Amino acid sequence: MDIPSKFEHGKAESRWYNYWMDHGFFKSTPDEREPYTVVIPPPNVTGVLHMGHMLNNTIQDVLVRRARMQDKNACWVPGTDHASIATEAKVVAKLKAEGIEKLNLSREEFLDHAWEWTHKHGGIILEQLKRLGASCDWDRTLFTMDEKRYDSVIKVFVDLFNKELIYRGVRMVNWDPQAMTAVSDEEVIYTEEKSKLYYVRYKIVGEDGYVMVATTRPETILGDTAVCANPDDERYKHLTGKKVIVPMVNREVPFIFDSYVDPEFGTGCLKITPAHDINDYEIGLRHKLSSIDVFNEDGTMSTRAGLFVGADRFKAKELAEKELQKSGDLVKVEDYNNKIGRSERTNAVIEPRLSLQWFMKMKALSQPALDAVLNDDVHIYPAKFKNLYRHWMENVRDWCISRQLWWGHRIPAWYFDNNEFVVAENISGALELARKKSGKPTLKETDLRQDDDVLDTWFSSWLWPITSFDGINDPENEDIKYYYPTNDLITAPDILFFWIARMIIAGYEFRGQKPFDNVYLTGLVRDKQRRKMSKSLGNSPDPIDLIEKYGADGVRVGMLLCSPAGNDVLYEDSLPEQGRNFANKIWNAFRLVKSWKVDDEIEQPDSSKVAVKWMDEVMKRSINEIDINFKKFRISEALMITYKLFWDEFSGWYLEIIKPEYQKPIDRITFDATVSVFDKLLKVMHPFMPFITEEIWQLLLERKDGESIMVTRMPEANKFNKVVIAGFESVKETISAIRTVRKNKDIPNREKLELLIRSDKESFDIEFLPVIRKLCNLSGVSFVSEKQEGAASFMVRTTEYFIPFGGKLDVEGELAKIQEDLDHNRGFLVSVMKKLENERFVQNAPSNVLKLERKKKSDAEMKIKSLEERMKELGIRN
RNA sequence: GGGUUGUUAGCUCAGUUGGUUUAGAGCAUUACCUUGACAGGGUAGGGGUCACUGGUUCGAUUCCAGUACAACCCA
Repeated sequence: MDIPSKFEHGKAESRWYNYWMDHGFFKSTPDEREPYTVVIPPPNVTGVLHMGHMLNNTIQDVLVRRARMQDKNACWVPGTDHASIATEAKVVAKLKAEGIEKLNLSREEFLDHAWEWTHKHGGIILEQLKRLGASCDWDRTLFTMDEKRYDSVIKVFVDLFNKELIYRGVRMVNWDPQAMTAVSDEEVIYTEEKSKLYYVRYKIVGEDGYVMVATTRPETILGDTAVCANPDDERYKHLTGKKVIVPMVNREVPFIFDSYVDPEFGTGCLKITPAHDINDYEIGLRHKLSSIDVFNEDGTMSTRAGLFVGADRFKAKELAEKELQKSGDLVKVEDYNNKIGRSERTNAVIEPRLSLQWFMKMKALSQPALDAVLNDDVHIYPAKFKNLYRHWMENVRDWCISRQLWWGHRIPAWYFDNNEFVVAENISGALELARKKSGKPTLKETDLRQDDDVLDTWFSSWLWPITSFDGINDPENEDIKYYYPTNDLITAPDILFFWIARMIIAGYEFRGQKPFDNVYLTGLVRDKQRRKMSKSLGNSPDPIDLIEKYGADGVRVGMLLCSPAGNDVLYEDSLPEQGRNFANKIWNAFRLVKSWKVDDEIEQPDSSKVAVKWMDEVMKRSINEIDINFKKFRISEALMITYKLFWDEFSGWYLEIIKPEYQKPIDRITFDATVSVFDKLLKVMHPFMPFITEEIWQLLLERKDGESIMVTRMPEANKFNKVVIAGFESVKETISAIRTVRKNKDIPNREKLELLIRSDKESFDIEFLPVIRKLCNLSGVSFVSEKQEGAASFMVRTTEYFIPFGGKLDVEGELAKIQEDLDHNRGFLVSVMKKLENERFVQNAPSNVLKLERKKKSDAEMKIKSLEERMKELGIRN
């Protein structure tokens, strides 16, 4: 068989993915096995795969494939999110480009466009996940707005309303003037931006004087209904009971006192605009101030402003500045760094605004979810996020769930008469309630008007682990009973509050159970300079390009190698490159094994015999470590152990030992053992690198159609023999030392060497000697009791070795090396002696520590003694 | 402004229930090695007073406090 020297990932990937799909290996239905369930964090339906998805879905696939090979009934449910505001914004933009304004469309017409867009772009991202190797049960693919999910959301809304956990009210909300909708607190991103602080004077009524106010928003002066100072501020005490005149509009407003005002900030005097600032709003409530909304929904000045009507709020700021300058009321302007809130979706500056919205009461609902995390019913990895979670949950505020959008789950409230409303799952239910409530049995459906708003996107995704198995509509169905609670949730920490916390809340509220056992938070993918990956920076590579260049396995390994739990991944191309190189290494090891001719007649060499024995133990040890790391969600670490197991132990040591001489055959026993070890290694590597492991596994032995590595059993952790491993470690040191001698003395590898060991044959462990002989190309090994003249020497542990060689000894070089070694050991001895000579140490230290220190001492002394002898010998001969 | 976490080799990170041969890995780097699995490879090296200052202790990189810097969350 002619095997190419490089692994060709392209063909293998599509071939094996199709094979897995054709054989239904990803499918899951309830059975008697233990379930292992993961629900995907649903990506935006019209989105495309980015690096964050790659990381997060690679981890999910690793966990799912591993669980499947551990004979669990693994079920990974895929799906997409309708992404209310994001998708609507895209559709609006697309229509605008075609010359269509949303305002000119009916709700139905707009939704037709939105669905068309969704069908056109929807699901691309799921196809991309397949390229990565994701082993989702695609037959279960969901959408947050498909029929069952839609019905579930409506049911939940009605249920919470009936429990009086959802209410409608006028509150200060975060208003996005671009999308013209309210957004939740979590959707506002605050950043420091340069702005200006304006000092404006307000005339005191009935006096000649003025008070000075510092504000960042002169355009909202038009909505001022008071001026306020701290009650303890002596500077303003004389203004008690006075009134001041608001510039530009010349309105008389009261001067009030409230402890909210910080006397240190600005002039210590604050203008109060209850309609446009959350703190002013609260002060307004306390002091029963009226409130004047000077903005329209789109951020332009309203008729109530009285001035600049129709001007955009930013234009109005300039106009106000000019106007104040003209009247002389603008005293000075300072540069100022201000925290500005922007909408997560549109990046528009958020306007605090009073409006009538739907809210959910969070306090009582969130208690079980808080407890669950604090007492570890739900584990969060890494644990540092527990504090963050607690802090948020303890300070949770009511959730604004209504959005002034069309794309989403329409709020199931119907209005009739004068702003009376009822909440029901559908219009006929609503009609019944409305007739009862109004006492008018003649009310018709046409008398009812459904609320125009839709629900926040997260109001559907917070139900995801339940609705993935239709547990709201049909709470007793087989799937939900079997798969729920799910096992692991893998996602990024930036949606801890948006999503994770709320899912836990919903889990307890609607199933009386947590939604998952473990939450594993990945880091964010950044570039090498720690900048977030973003389209505008152009620093985000296209994952599909990477898969084509480095192979899916290479990209998966690259993502995982550098993503310790909770730490950000600093992406650079060298990562998938390392992954690809690893795949190539595996491929070439396979080529080597496959190239051997097996001869049943020849005997197994001793070196191979011990190599097989050692390799078995190393395998067991590594599988143990991998197990432990997976249990702690230390996936990078588990991969690194796997990587070193294959590259160093198997390829670097084992294969080198058993490799037959060029073009000579290998014995049957060693060959079979090697194929068996290789088979196990492939299984261990499969969750990380599904494609190449399947390809090689299929070629390693004859396989029948329908067989696949992905449905074999993962090798299990076992006890291992530490003595064998330790023995071989010292052999590695010896071999290294001999190689160093060769290098220093310029002795070519082909030239055979003789090794002399200064030891009794009886007390020396000779088991691994054949390995040393083979790897170092030795002509013979013998034991001596005396120092050897004309030989290079080295020490491993406390044993001295000699290699006689023809050349002249580099006495000075040798002396220098010994001196260095000696210094090190003497220094070490001093540090040990310091401890042992300290009476209090000897008295207080535990006995095992003491014993160890004594052993360190005697070892070091022995080593020093032989080094000194060696030095003397060299000195004499000099 | 409040809070959380971190600071260990050039980079990214492990680790130390306080003593485990005077700190480990991967990558990068240096020197050497190409007919014979793999140069996307091999061999052998170099590289760190474990951020700083105090404290507790027989003993601190590890525990405590403070300082500096960084990141994140909240307002």
